[in-house]
Amino acid sequence: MRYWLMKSEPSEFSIDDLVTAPKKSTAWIGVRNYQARNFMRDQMQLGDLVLFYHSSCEVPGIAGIAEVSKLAYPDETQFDRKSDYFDPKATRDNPRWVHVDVKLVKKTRLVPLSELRGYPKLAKMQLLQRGNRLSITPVDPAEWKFIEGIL
DNA sequence: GCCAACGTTGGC
DNA sequence: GCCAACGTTGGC
Repeated sequence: MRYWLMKSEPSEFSIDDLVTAPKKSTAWIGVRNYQARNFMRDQMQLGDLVLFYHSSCEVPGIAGIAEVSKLAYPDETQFDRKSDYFDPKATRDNPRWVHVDVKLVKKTRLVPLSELRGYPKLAKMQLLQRGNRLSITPVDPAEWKFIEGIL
């Protein structure tokens, strides 16, 4: 059982979209970064908990909690020529991109990035490290516990 | 819109 | 395998 943080641009898919989604679940399609893919493919287990993070928006920050509801499987958009996520090097026999599904646990208050930066206990959080761009990062259990406490 | 930081690509 | 050029991310 692990903890994760997953970024989404709310203009693409927000916590409210997850709240209103069928079965309150969504396929986490569109990841095109190997490290992030490998986390999903190799490490995510059913029931792993996820901080749902809003990025590239007015107030970036944690917006809710979700859980992994389906193990990694091929991302259909890599085969779709019309998709922004199309990858000409991917084949059905040898898919390059996979993703998990996540399901809402709860929407929380929006915890801004600026607030997170103020907590010494989170100083080592991967999200807060300089230059971090990775859209999926592991969250330390102690960090998770602390964040739960401030929601 | 700017730009720092990072990842990927491709020539050699 | 190196590394310059380029593209992307994401906070501000």
